[in-house]
Amino acid sequence: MSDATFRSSESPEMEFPDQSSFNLSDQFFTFEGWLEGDDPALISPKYQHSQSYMPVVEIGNSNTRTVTHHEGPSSSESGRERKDVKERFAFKTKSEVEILDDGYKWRKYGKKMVKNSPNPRNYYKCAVEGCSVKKRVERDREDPNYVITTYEGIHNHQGP
DNA sequence: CGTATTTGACCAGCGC
DNA sequence: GCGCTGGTCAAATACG
Repeated sequence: MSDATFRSSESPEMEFPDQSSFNLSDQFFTFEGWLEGDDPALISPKYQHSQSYMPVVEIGNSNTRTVTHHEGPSSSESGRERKDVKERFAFKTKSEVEILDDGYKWRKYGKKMVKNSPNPRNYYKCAVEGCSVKKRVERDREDPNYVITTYEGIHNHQGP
């Protein structure tokens, strides 16, 4: 996509082609393009080795909080700005299973039905004590074959 | 028996 | 001010 080459502090030479396939934890994924995000390496170290990032779609609803990247410092003059902007990283995966093993232990804490979509939305939280990383898994409204995953926050611990 | 998951209820923010 | 939507909690349950 626009930025096929994402720079990571851990893997500087990590590059993502516009389209590729790979295998991760018995799951098959297909990279389609980038959407947004900060440092993918912070989300899941396991992904660094497999180059398994495939942000594709914007999952934020129009009437919901806008899922955006980091706002520029100069944009603060507009007034409306979240002081606590948590890192969000959303991507869409073509998978039949929603429980994608990314190396971390997740504990489901909620399920909600999304309006204008028959698909439920699952809320997960990192089971590691002291780690407040949350994960949101939801199926694509029009493409049930796709699973939209949104990571929120940064892991306090290094490894899974 | 211990732990993770489930599911409804509860709460808060925003829109109207 | 009320209602809706989204997010979280927590008791009960299922499961190993």
